[in-house]
Amino acid sequence: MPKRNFYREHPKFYVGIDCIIFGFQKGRLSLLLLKRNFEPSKGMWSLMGGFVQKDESADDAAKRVLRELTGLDNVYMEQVGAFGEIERDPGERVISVAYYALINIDDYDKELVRSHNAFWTDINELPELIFDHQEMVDKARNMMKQKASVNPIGFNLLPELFTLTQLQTLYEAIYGETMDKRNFRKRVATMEFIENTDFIDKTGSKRGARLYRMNSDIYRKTGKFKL
Amino acid sequence: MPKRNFYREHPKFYVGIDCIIFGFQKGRLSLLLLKRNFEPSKGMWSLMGGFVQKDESADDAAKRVLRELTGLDNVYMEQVGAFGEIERDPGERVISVAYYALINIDDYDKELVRSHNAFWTDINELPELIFDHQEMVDKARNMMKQKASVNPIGFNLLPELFTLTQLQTLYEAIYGETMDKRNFRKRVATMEFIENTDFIDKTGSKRGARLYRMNSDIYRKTGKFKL
DNA sequence: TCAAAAGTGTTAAGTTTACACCCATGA
DNA sequence: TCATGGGTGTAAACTTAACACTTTTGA
Repeated sequence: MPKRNFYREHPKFYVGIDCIIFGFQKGRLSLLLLKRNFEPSKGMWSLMGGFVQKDESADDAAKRVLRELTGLDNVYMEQVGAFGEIERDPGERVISVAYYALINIDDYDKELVRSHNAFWTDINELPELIFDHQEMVDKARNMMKQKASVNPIGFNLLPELFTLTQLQTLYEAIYGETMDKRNFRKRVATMEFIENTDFIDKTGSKRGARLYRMNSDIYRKTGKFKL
Repeated sequence: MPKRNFYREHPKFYVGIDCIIFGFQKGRLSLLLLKRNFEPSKGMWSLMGGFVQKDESADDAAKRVLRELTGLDNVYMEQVGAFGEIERDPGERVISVAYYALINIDDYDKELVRSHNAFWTDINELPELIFDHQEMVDKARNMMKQKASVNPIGFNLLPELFTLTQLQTLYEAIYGETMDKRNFRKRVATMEFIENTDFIDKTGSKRGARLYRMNSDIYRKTGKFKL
């Protein structure tokens, strides 16, 4: 279809992308943040970002930006929303769309991350962030918490095989509160799609802990999730 | 701060605004839709829309667009999200930010609405909408339902004084399911910020029904809401 | 042999659901 | 006087929360 300039009286804007990248490591929820080595605000901490290009949707731009940093494809991502304050970026007007991503922390391109000057930071001990990035993080964290309570998205933060203690520690980090071990395991036991395997993890204890796996096929058919 | 064109290698886009406007009337949840009398897609049904301008934030643009149609200010609005598919508007590339609004259906500028060729449509009997507007409506409806279950935003759809039957009918329309009258009233009774008044509404029945009011001050102090 | 994490059931409290009849009034 | 919507309580089912000890094994 030929372009007809229906809207030519209206202004155009840069459309940015910002990624809140969640990881889970040593029992703690972390974000992958970068120390900017370019202007504006060079030297400060920020989310990984980029700009929407002509040949890609906003969602695709977010996937690309995440891939540029981590080398990962096929990552669980959700849009957080558009951030459109006039002065949110003091350099130029940019309307930014934020996304959050859940990645398995064993499983990304460490060299790429290093070359971007990016580091994992405990979500409860974040440095000061540029622009409105803290606001994006807060909104993303709330959305993620809400979604994770009712959809099994948390498994994206774990290795394929995990112990129940790891799963519980993850949910404790997401909710920011501790849970009762027996009640937690009782709930897990009702969910058929959290299957046990014959493998034992010996790294976390002398006795060893049974490894479990999330079975998405069973979830799709029968799944009610609530943790 | 002087503009320095840090980002000049990146493309710019029109940024649209689309409003999902909820109203409640005769026991039914409705949307205010317009029949487009301009290109593209002239003659089809769409959401009320507009474009972000240079001197306004996205949120302010949404308020303006809503005001242009309804004459209303200070309306409860929430962002639904950014819609950024390349071909979502077949005329030109537009990245659109959708918002939903909850308005009291007695309380808007009918003349303005008529002049925009806009009409209330039962949310369960929507006509075919242009572009990705149905997707926006679906997402807005889910977000609104979720939010309304846990925050007293529904009162924005009612007159200041309302009967418990009106309140229940509203929530039944939001959830798309009927509720038990006694259980509903029991729950309302636990919420101190839903206060009864000395007024009686005689329009809905011969006997008359007590009118209630939402007290936001009490809600802010003590409020737990769940319907 | 002991420290450290894994694993395992029961009971009480609280919440949710189901359910049916009388009341007040205007037409 | 009767049709219409307004208003009211109780008991059973279910869900959630609290709680402590035994097992295994490597160091």
